[in-house]
This record gives sequence, C-alpha cells and structure tokens, in this order.
Amino acid sequence: MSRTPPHPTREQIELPMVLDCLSDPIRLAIVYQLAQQEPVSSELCCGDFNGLSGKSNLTYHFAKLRECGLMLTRVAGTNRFMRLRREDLDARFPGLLDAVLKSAAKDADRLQHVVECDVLEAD
Amino acid sequence: MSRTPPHPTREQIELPMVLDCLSDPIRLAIVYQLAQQEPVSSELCCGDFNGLSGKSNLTYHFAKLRECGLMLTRVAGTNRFMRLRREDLDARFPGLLDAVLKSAAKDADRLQHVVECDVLEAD
DNA sequence: TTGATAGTTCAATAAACATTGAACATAGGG
DNA sequence: CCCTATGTTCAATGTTTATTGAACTATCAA
Repeated sequence: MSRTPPHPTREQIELPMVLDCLSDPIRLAIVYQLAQQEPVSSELCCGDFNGLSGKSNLTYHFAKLRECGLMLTRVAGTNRFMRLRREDLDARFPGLLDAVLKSAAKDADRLQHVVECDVLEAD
Repeated sequence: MSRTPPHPTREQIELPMVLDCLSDPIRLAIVYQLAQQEPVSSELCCGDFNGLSGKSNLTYHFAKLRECGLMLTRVAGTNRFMRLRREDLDARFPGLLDAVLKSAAKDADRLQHVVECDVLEAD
C-alpha cells in the first residue's frame, strides 16, 4: 500500500474548502468524534468510524478532510491513524474550529439524527 | 412582485446548511461585505453586489443565504434590502459567525483573488 | 402613460459531489 | 505460508450545484 498520503501545508489551508468540508454531516461527525476523543488519545483509525458509513465512502470523506487540511493521516501497518490538525487550524483561523465544534456539540442530537436517518434510508 | 420571501425561524437554522452556505466564495463575499457595512448601515440592496456576479446568479445566491438563515430580505419598492441575521446566528451558534468573519478578514486578499479570478475567467 | 430601473423566473448546461459494490493491496498472526 | 483484517482504488450511478441569458414583473418618476 502507498506511503503517507499528501497533506497541504498550513499556509495552503483555505477557508472556503474548510467550511465546505465541515458542511457535510458525515465529515462533521468524523471531526466531532475526533475532537471528543482528543483528550484521551489524539488519534483514531478508520475502523472507529464504521458506524457512519461504508468503508469506501469513508475513504472518500477521509481524503476530503485530509486534502482540505482538517486532519492528518499517519500510516502504521494496515491501519491509518487520523488526528485533527488543531494547531494548524487555530493558527490559520483562530477560534473557528472551536466555534464549529461547540455549535456541533449544541446540536449533537439533531446532527446525530441526520446521520442516523441517512443510515436508515440506506436500507 | 411577490411579498417578503420566506425565512426559516431561528430554531430551524441548521449548522451544516450554514457552513455549506458560507463555503461558496461569492456567498462568503456577500456576507463579509454585509458585515463590514454593518456599523454604517445594517442593510444593503442587491445592486450593491453587482460586482460579484451577474444579477440572476446573485438572486440564486441570495436565496440560498436567506433559506439557510444567514440573512434577512426586506422588500421596499423595487429594492430588496438584506441584512445579516446576527442575533439569531449568535444565539444559535455562539462565536461562529465572528470566527468565520475574522478568518475571512485575515484572508481577504486571497478570497478577493478567488472572486476576481472567477470574474476574469468569465470573459 | 411611457420609460427606465431593480430584481425575479425559467430552462439549459456543465461540473462537482456522495454513494455503492466489486476487486485489489498490504501487513501481521497462527 | 496462508488467512484474515484493514483499508484503498475504480467505475458506475444519480443528485445537487453554479452559472448563463432571455423573458418577465413590478415600481417609480418624468
């Protein structure tokens, strides 16, 4: 399998791309889950998100999150560990990530609903 | 012409929709311009954005901004006056709008570039 | 009442997006 | 060395999106 995939530099991170990335319920859920686990372990691997969608669809969303600079992928054996690029994001857009995460926390039920509905519709 | 168009209530404003709306460079520019003018006059009318795109395209973007709860449209004669729904947004997602606006201000040159390029490509 | 101004509506189009499943690649444990 | 678990790649599909121009509507002012 390929080595570490490409990531944008801090300066290459663009506001519209970040917002667009966060506007998808699945991706927002990924980022949210990543942020919640942060105090415990800063990393999660693909499998930890299997509840959100199918594997190949997740690969697609992970790529988007990586390409827009929201998260970092580290390859270790057959696993890919991802973590939020908190420092870079805070440096680039101070307060933005926190505001989004706080908003997502506030609406957690609603957002959860959205994802659940998507999963149910998929029957 | 029709009366005041429909707006979502404060509670109907959804995070993913707001983020998606702000992720388009033209819409972000509209919101930004609206926010900048806020201290002077809280309202601007459609024509004030003619630099950003064609009229019918702007109508499209205004509708999106209205439908997701980002701005309010008031009809007055042949004009439509728009203003940011700051109070509702701050109540719903505290700190979010400010963080986005601050980020946009920081990248104003870059974002301006994007819009200018779009305009130039349209030749 | 006529003309100009401000903005909408509609249909067409091209591009981007999210989702799926099947086939594939890779690493690690028995 | 094979088997399994983990995740990727690819092609196909249907949907949504942004953008255009032409035709239209409404209001105001002369």
